[in-house]
Amino acid sequence: MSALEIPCYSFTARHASRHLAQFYEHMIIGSGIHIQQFTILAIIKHKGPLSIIELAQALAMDRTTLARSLNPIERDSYISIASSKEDRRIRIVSITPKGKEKLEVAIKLWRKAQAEFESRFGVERAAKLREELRAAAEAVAA
Amino acid sequence: MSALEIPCYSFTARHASRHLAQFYEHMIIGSGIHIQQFTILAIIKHKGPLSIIELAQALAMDRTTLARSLNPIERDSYISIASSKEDRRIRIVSITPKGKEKLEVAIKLWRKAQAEFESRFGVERAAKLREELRAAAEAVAA
DNA sequence: TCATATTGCGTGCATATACACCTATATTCC
DNA sequence: GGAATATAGGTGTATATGCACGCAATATGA
Repeated sequence: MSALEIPCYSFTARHASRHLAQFYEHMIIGSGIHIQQFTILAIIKHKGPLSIIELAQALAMDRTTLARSLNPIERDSYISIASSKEDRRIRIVSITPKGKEKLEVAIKLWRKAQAEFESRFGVERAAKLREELRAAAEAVAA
Repeated sequence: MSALEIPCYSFTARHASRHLAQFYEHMIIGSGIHIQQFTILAIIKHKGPLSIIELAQALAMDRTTLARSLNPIERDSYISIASSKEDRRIRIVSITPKGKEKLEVAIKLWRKAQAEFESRFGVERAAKLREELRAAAEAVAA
């Protein structure tokens, strides 16, 4: 039994996720940010300033996981976090000019990674896989 | 743009992996081990005692990641690790009787998780997705 | 108004992930 | 045999992941 024969859907998804992440990491390493950080920056830029919870929902990830992921990109001044004046419990996350610049660089490399994966795997096939991954995540959603 | 519309293949895979892992974790929580630990124990039992590198290859994961993942299950005496007498660099990983008992319990719960996912997602569709995930990981392999 | 419930968020803990670098042992080749 | 090389594996560091728990601020309802 090779690794590829392990029938567990969780293992197979984890395995593919690890390897895809490594592939993307290596492709965008020149930008100086990680693929996960790239995604977070892209969402913040696209959806504008938003709270931790809103951002977590937009990324479909755990609030506490996201909060910790924000630390390095806040440290590097790619985002800024400020308390809301209407509701002082809420912390508003914004992308900085420096973050936008970084994102511009990363997005070029990310596009190459996307194109390279599609080239290797097939455009139609990749789109289909993405749809099925979304559906699978949906199927197990709490 | 909702999270499900992020077109990055790495993000989509990571997203599905996270949610599938959570689904499986909750399903096998009664066994007291994690889904990743379950997979490692299953492989060791199936392939017999083997070195760190062999085990890493069988799981298609990084050697150093695996090494750290072994710590908790060695601490809990589900596996034992001994140096090889032929080559003292090599450390041989074996499953213990306690580990086999734990695996027996976990495998029942894992089967329910597998069946539940297949029930929700479709047996044929799940098998197809698994194949495509394997192919995608293969496509980006170094 | 004030006690209670809800909400937004941070932190402690444990596990997962992998790169860079190191040590120890074994092998190779002269 | 001994130097050079290759191999097995551990560790430091940084990020990722999420559960349990706690705190502070807001909302709610009698």
